[in-house]
Amino acid sequence: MGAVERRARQREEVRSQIVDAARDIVVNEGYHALTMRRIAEAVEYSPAAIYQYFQNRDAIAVAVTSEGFVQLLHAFAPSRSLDNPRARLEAIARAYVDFGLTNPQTYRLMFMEDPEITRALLAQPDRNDPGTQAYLAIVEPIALLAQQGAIDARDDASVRAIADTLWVTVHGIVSLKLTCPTFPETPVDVLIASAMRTFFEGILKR
Amino acid sequence: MGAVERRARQREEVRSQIVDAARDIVVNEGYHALTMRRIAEAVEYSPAAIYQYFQNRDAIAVAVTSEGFVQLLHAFAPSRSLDNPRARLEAIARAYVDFGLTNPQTYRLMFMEDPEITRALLAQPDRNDPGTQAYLAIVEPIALLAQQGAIDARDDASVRAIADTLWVTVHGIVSLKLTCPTFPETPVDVLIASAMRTFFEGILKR
DNA sequence: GTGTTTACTGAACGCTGTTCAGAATATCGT
DNA sequence: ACGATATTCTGAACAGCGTTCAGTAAACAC
Repeated sequence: MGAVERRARQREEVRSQIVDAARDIVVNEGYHALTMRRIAEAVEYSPAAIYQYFQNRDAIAVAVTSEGFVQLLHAFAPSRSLDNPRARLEAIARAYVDFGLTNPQTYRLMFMEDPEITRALLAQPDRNDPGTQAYLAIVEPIALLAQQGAIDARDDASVRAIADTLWVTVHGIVSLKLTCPTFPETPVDVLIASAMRTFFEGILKR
Repeated sequence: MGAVERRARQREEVRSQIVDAARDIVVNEGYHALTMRRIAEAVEYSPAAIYQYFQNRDAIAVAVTSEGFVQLLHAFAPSRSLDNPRARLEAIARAYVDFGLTNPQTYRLMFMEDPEITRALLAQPDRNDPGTQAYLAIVEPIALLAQQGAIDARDDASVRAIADTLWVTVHGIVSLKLTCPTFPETPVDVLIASAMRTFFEGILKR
């Protein structure tokens, strides 16, 4: 038999063609340029045909964004292999900012464009999704530092509070630089250096 | 005579009616709900008539956003009167987060929605606009602390770098909480307390 | 009151997301 | 191989969007 299998495979193939086309449009022209007709043209279908593969445009945007979280986790990989937890944490933070600035449109989709899109990918209780994995990559070195007594964090909530503090900092750098690259006149490398220095001076016991 | 004056006054009156209607729509339903037809309906004009008062929809959005920066500066007022520069700085930072969280749609328009809108209001060399004034309100206490020798900042750029570091932190808190209120599980009051503590521990000499 | 400038409207254009009846295609049972 | 059935795709349409423009209504100047 296998005909039903092949159909399922072809379906998946078209689905990923659609997502690929959507990603190209978003990356090159921004989310506002992501229209069903543009996608349909790229994959050589009629606009209506797309609805056989995705419920609506939002679902396609979510699929593109989902890939973004995978990419982010991927961008963390080299940093995660560093032995020293402090160096590891700083490298991850810098990789985060780097990812956001080199993938502005994807980052906007992940964290700025539409709360519904972000919620669809981060609000799930599943702890195995790439977004949560990326978050845990930040938590891990902090938990280790706390365990080593290098920072003050009695319980799990305190560790997460520090992780979230770092997260909002790096997210703030990316987010602000993406919306107004010129106004905070401090160059991004100086800004991140200042933020890293302040953060570690702030949390490390001495 | 005075007829030309009265006409100018009436024009200004209609303009502010349009901006008021636009602000209501944005605040209550979000930027996506801000359509020319909705605005026209609110001010009881035909959609085309609006174009006699604003060049296009973006110009109206900019006007609404501009009011947002005035409101932000206003929200800083009580904090700015505090004598102690450290207390003043922290109060301003907390007022910033408070403003963002209590005016989510306005804040989105100011710093997240469309880079063009933000740029139109912040990228001007004029140092008297409310946005820059609000920024200078953050810079001032830091400059004073540097002058007092409480923090390390030799030159003006270093002072601004520290100001920008604080700014990205509070912006990060607001921005992240607005797009995903649930995921960083740390409650916002705990998060800002952690961020403030880390920031001041990080910059204050001891 | 007449002429002229200003304010406004209705209709239209080309977009948008989405729906749906019907046509085309592929699969299945015999 | 062929008719029946399930699936896939299209064209046309709907309502709404920002914006433009010819033409009407109103206010002004003289």
